[in-house]
Amino acid sequence: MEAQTEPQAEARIPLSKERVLRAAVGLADEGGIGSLTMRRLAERLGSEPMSLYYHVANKDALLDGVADLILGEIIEATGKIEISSGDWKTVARQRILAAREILLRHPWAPEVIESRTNMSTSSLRYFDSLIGLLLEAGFSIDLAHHALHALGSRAMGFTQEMYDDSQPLDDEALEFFLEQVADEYPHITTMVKSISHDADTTLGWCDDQFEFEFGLDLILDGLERLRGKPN
Amino acid sequence: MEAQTEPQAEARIPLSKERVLRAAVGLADEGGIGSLTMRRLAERLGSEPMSLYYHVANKDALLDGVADLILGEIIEATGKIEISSGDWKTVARQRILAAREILLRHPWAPEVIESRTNMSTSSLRYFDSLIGLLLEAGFSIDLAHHALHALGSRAMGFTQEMYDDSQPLDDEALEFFLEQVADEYPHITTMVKSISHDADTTLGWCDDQFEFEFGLDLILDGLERLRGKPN
DNA sequence: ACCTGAACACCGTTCAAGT
DNA sequence: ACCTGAACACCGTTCAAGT
Repeated sequence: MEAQTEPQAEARIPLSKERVLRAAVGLADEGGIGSLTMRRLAERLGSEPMSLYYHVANKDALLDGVADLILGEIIEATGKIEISSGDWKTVARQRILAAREILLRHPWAPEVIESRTNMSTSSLRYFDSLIGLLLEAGFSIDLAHHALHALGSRAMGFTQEMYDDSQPLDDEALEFFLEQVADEYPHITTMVKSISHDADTTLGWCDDQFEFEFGLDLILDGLERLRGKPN
Repeated sequence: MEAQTEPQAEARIPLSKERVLRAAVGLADEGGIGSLTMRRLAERLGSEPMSLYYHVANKDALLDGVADLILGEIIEATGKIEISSGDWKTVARQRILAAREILLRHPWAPEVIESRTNMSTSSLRYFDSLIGLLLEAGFSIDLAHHALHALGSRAMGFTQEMYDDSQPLDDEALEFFLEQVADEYPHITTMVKSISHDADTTLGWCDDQFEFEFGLDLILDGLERLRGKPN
């Protein structure tokens, strides 16, 4: 009924699955997925590693929960975009870009989501609503199915980039391409040269947002063309 | 000059970067990427963990080397498909499907390739040749650049599947969808029901090869349509 | 019901040494 | 030039116990 006589009897918030998962997201947001360990998570929560195992079966289940939590954010954001607000393509586009916005705030999340072998209830809900949108727009079940595969992770707002363009391609790297290996990779050299001539390269090599939308529209337009065809 | 008098003086093959990398691939092929550890790798090579570090800077460098080795296989296979053998689309298609065939033999490889932040010389070579194909077909440099982003990992023959369909969707899971959650995920239920009615579901839920080609063609056709346009 | 301490079987890697 | 042994700083997790 009364605080102990212990020196610093901080109001000790008890653990809970919710609290554990939220702390895990926080840890990953700050230091990347590599910094999310059971031991560090416990430390952040002011408890002991083994205490986590009461709320979460093991690390794999922790990651399941974390993925589900992020997908929950996505569902909340995309749920607001109603089917009534336009043709299927603009609605799908808006939803996918909304999902992307959330994932941009959790750069480690795509990797975690991808690594889950079992679909969480959140991802089932997300895909169910996307399928509903397509069927309502007149897609055959088969075409809707192919559409999901064709979109792949893009349906949830992310792509796996094959090249790291996070830093602006400094002069050293540029020099490297233009002089050192121009004859070994002539076409890449041409491309790099061309891109670096374009406006603000200070932002980084490529405009990821533009490229994401370009690829997304390519697929959505292709699907629109197949919709209604006899199949 | 002569074998030692030691009991079992097996012809001791000396380590080399080549041998280390090949053994690493073998280990991953057999037990997945999780089973590739420095310690197990050393054991397989009949030497000690620390011996590996003479041939490879650290585990990250090992993975770089492994990715490069697989990409080398891909270059060898795709190099045979000449530009002269058809229009750009069929050539690109053939090359990409050839790359895919190799990756199907190393299911762990996409993840490793994706995780490399620095492009290996092999991937530079692969993309250089792909860009060359596009430019020669009349793509503008910008469109070729967008094409690479739109294809993403598909350019090297893989996609990241969002749902694990490796097992054939057993009766239990089917039952689950058809009865338990039909009203919670109505559209997924419809789709699953439809797919499970189709021919040989014994092969697994989805036909990955078909879906890969469907998505690939969607993108290639879209690019073909943009090619030649004023942009 | 909720949390913990000690211990185990693993990791990758440093460092100083052996041939 | 090539390899090694001992040791360190980390992991996730089992198990038996505490409140």
